[in-house]
Amino acid sequence: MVLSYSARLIDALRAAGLKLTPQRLAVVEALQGDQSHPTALELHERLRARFPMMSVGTIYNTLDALTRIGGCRELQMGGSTRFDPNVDRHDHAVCERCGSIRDVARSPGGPEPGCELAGFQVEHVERIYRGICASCGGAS
Amino acid sequence: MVLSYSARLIDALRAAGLKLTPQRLAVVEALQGDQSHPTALELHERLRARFPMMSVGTIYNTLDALTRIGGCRELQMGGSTRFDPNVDRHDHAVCERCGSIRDVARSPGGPEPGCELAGFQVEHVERIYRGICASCGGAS
DNA sequence: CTATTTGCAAAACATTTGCACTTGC
DNA sequence: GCAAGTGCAAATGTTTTGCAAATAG
Repeated sequence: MVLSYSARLIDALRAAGLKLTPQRLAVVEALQGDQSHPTALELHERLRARFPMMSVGTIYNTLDALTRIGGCRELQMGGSTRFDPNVDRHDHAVCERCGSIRDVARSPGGPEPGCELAGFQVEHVERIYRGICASCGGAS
Repeated sequence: MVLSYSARLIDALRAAGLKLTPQRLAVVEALQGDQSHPTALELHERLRARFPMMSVGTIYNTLDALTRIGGCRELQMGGSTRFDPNVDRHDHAVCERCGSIRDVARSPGGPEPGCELAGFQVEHVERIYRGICASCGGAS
């Protein structure tokens, strides 16, 4: 590991001229290695154990800042925004039975960022697979 | 044209044993040929001109029913659900400047419904292209 | 010291629900 | 006639906002 997620994000926050508040550091630490694609409110719940006075507003504010500096990605899923600390090129598989969201490798083929679709300049590509995950399908 | 959108949906509603209320017919008619991907509230606003007593609940209820019988597709975009009367295989290009959503043909390549991704059974594939649309990019 | 950031509580939306009334079939 | 559907208003859930107090740099 060249640089941990936290270390990289702390540098990015500093580079953007943002303050390293304990709340922000706590959000960064909570996000680190989290594959569950949590919502802002789930993170709030989780962090309230250690920081009882942390407000939801701050969570939203921090996640917004992290998204802007490239520290995480927003996913619009089922009426609420979920956050993904994995900003590398990948897609998502959403189970229609249990609701779980799993990262999957981007399959080759199809338009990628930088290309043009009938005058539309593509900057980001998002692919969502809806179906039945291994645990739900296997047990059926 | 073999059968208009409205005619097809009216048949589908009947086939599903659902009642053909004036409200439902109005929603079907409003959706017909609409490429703007409206939200439920936008449709409510639009329909209130002709049906002043139509309630939001009914719009949500009807759009839900239409989605279930394959009359439209739901799109989760920017905090609210948008509805697309085009249920044929296609993708969406979302302009990050003006927010417009345009249908685009599905480019070949990549996983399609029916295939399997590491144990995940794919039933639907959704691709979203974010970037700058022709009008916003051309005028820059 | 001071511009940012925070906590809190209220506001703003989007969507769902409960229930009495209405209506398509 | 009756189950399904409707209007309305209240409840729910998510995210934003306004502002005084706190604090990182």
